[in-house]
Amino acid sequence: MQNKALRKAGLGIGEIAERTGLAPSAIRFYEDQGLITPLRTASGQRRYDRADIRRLSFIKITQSLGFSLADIATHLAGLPPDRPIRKSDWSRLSRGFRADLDARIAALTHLRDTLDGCIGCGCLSLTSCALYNAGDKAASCGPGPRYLMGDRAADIAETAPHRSAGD
Amino acid sequence: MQNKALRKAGLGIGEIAERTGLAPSAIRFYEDQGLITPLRTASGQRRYDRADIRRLSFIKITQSLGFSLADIATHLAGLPPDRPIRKSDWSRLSRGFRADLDARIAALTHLRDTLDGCIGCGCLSLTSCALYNAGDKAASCGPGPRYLMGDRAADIAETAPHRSAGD
DNA sequence: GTACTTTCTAAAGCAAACTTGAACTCAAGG
DNA sequence: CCTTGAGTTCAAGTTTGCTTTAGAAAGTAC
Repeated sequence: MQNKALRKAGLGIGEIAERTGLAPSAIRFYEDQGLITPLRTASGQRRYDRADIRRLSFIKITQSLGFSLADIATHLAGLPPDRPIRKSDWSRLSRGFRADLDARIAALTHLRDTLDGCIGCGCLSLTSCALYNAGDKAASCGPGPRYLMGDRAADIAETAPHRSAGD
Repeated sequence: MQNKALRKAGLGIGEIAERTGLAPSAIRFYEDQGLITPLRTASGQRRYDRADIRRLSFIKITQSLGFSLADIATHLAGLPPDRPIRKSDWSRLSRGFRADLDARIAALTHLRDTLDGCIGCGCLSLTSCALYNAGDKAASCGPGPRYLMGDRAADIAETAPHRSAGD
């Protein structure tokens, strides 16, 4: 009887959805975005194997770390196309994300510390506030409130605090 | 001649746009969102005063720290409606954001450290990975890959790593 | 007074990451 | 066989944060 799980042909979309905690619609969407490519039955239904649970979980994790699907897709594209994916493959991927993560944490921490300083020193009076410069820099370095203060925006927000890197 | 700046009636939208580094369209949008409410001339043109530069800069800064306009609007709503806004008002506001920021940094750092551990320990093999639990938790605690691993999701990702708090 | 620039409003468009709905097909069970 | 539930595709809707466009009115310059 082997229940619902037809292990001959892999998992159906409902099944893998339940196991990963993702909605079927989300999984189909990921497929559209090239993040995962399941097999199809003769009648066109998607069939996933157990390795895909790991793949989808990895997507969830990295996404929760703040990466865009496009980012993730790029990274996943580095996985070997046909060979079964090993633990070492996932580790290599993780390391890539970690670097990015470090940068984001550093940027955020820097901004927070600057905000700290600003609260203490009262520079919210807008005379020479590093934060204003940071905000300015975040706005793609166009004309900003820069001329109202100093001009040392360059050393702040070199890495964007969120969204994709090329903001 | 006093140039373009008609200081009798305050700044026009083009002027304040230039000074803050924001596009006029963005400023109008902020107005729609209730973040700023300029006066109007008899003919309907917006007039800003110098204090609004600070307000807009503050919006830019907090936004660059990762807060949504809705968040910012809520905070700004705490400012005194009629009385001119003091430095102490801005400081109080900043402190509010700082707490949130601390939480976000802590969450992100925690996730990064966990990722670190996962790279080292090879738990990406999906047997008892805290990160998978974290990802699971992030997906609103529904059925996830949780049963494939342990079940200590509760202590992770208590605070969301990004997006608005109630994710 | 004529030309040029700015501003106005309202509406549409964009990108990300999905969800929802419509209209159907397929597979399993009684 | 027939119903039900799950799956399929494609299109459109949602949210956030704006930009762009269109057409009109107002302000500025000579």
